[in-house]
Amino acid sequence: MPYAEVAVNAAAPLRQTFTYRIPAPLSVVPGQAVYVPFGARTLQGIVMEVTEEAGFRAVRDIEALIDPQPMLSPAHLALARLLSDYYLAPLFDCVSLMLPAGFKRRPLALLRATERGKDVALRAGALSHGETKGAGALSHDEAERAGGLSHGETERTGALSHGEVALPESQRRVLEYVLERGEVESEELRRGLKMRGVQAAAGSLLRTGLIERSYRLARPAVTPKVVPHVRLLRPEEEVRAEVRRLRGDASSLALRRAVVLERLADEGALPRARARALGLTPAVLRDLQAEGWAAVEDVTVVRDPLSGRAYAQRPPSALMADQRAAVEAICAALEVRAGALTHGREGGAPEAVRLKPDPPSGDSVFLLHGVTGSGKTEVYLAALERAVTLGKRAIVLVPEISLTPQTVRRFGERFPGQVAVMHSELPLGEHFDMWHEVRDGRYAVVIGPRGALFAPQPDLGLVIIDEEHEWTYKQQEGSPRYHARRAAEELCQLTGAVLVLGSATPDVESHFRAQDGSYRLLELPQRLLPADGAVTPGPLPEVEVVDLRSELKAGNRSIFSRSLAGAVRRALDAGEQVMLFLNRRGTAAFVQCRDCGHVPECRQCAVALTYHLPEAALVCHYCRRRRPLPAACPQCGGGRIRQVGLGTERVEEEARLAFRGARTLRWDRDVTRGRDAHEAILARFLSHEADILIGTQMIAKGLDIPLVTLVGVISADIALHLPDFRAGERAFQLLEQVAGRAGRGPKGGRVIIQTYTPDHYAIEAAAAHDYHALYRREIEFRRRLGYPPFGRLVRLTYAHTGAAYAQGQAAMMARRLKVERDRLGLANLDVLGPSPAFVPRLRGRWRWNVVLRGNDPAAVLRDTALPRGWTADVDPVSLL
DNA sequence: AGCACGCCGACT
DNA sequence: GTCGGCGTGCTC
Repeated sequence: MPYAEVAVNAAAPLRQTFTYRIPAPLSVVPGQAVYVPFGARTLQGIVMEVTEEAGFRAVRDIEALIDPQPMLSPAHLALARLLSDYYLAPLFDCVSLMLPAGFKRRPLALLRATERGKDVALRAGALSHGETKGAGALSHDEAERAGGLSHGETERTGALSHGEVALPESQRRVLEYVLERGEVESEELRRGLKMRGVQAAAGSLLRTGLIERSYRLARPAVTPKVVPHVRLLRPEEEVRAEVRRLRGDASSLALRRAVVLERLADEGALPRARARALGLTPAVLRDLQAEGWAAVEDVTVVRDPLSGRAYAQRPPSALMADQRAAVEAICAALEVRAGALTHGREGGAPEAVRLKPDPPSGDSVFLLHGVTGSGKTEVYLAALERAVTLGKRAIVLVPEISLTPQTVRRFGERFPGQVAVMHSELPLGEHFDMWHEVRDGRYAVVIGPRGALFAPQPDLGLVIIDEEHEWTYKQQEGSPRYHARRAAEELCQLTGAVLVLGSATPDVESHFRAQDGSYRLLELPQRLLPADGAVTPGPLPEVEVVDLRSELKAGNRSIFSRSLAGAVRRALDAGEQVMLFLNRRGTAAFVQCRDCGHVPECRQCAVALTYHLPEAALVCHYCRRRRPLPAACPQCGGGRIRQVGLGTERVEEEARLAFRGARTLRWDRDVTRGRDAHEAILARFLSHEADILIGTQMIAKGLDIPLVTLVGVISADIALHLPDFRAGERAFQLLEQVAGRAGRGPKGGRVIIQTYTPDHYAIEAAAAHDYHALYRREIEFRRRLGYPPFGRLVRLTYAHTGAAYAQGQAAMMARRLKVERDRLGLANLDVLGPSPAFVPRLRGRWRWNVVLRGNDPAAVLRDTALPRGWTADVDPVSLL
């Protein structure tokens, strides 16, 4: 007797599967989407596994298949399980990552009046407005069962008639509303009747049998797009002859027929709308159909985000020695992997058996550390080419698709017509269609942000993660809170694909793995610059660090130091372009001494203290330690400890004042609303419509603008002192990336970093372009405090409307976890907190964090469901 | 999520 | 007493 283990779309935090019997007529395989009964409702589910035994007694039957074709491959099913376990996330959420957009359908509850309900309403005169007598009257007996012996003035509107008691006003209104509409969705009832206790009133009516409830799933949010086409039914020869015959005819009707038929002979089929534009009137069409020339039929069309964007093929450029070595290493791994799989196939091994090739992962995960401008993309392209030659397909992840149009373009140019773009911000229809096209093997390469990792790409041979250190690869809200790098490691392990992680400033954790042998390190230490149509090695831009403390002392109150202002003027005079970079968190909440640059930090957690306004106190939000804002700087005794912060508008304003005549362009969230806004701004700057580009992190990513010879960092301090243990690493990455924007053309380039803390190790490392110096500092600090990669973190957050209750629950959780830890004898587990979240109150709910730190901090949580109100973030990218 | 159930405080 | 608000447990 076959059973199915099903991941159910119950919108509940369920990490387990539910067992259903597979009824005889159904043929069910893993990966299929099914309808299953769940409580009173029917829900969608994905079959994770088919078994012969049920571990549960009262199993129910699968109701039906949603689609005969499986939605998920065995590798994706396995990946979903892994993600659910690792990230403590609901199984269906993990499965959802791999489904086409709009697959999920919300269950709806529909309310309808029963015969008795109608009868009662009629007797009560519920439908006749203005009727005062006996509104909602029903027999004493009925009222009793309805719990309708009402209390309170408002509920007693119905006058009593003989032996009858009023139906409470709230119930009367609900009954009336339902009756008027015949059938009402409970959400609509809530919106339509804006009163308290709708739910309760409906509940009472249900219990007394005056209304009844049924369930249905909401309509699918997307369906395939079908367009009526006119299609030829007769052979082309015959049609062409007819066209010639018609052309001899002088009548306009015949001519119109000829035009349409000729076009049909050329193309076989035409969208009806286009045929109409060519002169196919309904009358002519009717005739053509009647005479058997053509028929109208629905054709499913593909909605493609790249349609209308033709990329001209561009040949590969010659590779330098470092690049060639990297390509060769990756290609060797590709060939080993492809060979292993081919071998497996010869044996006729089924899909499931091919799942775990299980080689040492170190052989097939590469960390490509290449300085900015070292030609990482050419390495990716060459590796992709080889993968394609081997009959494999690939997935390329980029940090944020709209910020990396130049990267997408380069892939499109090398593989014209073979690149699919997939991301969650696509219109639903486009995502849906691309999902199906990709599943059918239409594209060699899928490119997109983190979610594109789960594209149903068959024969996956290569996954590339560009700028692997970027935080956007970690899903930070919603569920599951996965990191695409971690998920990609698992996916590649499961499918036998090769993984390439590329960055100019690798994540400290990734570099650590390359050191300990889990990854293979490939280095491109040379920057390549274009010269006479070829590329030659060139220098990294020279970096100057400006000490803002001395600017202030010299009486310069402008946001531009004398050095930066001079450099901007020189660049503008030479007809070159400038980029000014500003950190996004314009309202960062730390304080800094304007005289010596000192930033108060928590001694225990090594993070900047956060300034809290109401009580004007400095708080460490890791450990909750707080102290008053010092009046004098603890380091230099100066009296000017100030909050830090500055916005892009302000910088633009100042730039216009300081550099009269310069054309400025702002690039931030405010000016990039709407589709293609990013590309539009980029195009304007590229064509030199502006001299100075002012922006936030957005301008740090992957832009290649040859005329830019100067990059100015207005203030590096905000990045340095975010209250997070990764702040130093993060600041270095940002500075290096921003610096990489300068001097990508033949004229070379220069970077000026303004800061109050010029001797911070991250600044010094960035100024020297010395990744290894940064790495050594970071790794030592993390080893000392047990932060990743030496320990792992889980952040638990509790949210509740009651401030005290929330704090109490968080404290209780921390206590319970400590007890549990001691009971299990887990020596290596720190329970930190509870501490208030960085945003202590969000959407009316107070939030508290408990942080776990250790070898496997998720272990204490893995076997039990988190209590309601708690969310877990495994490997949080920041503890904010 | 949705639903039933059970516990406490407010009203009759 | 009874209602309802809210916390809790369950859904194959």
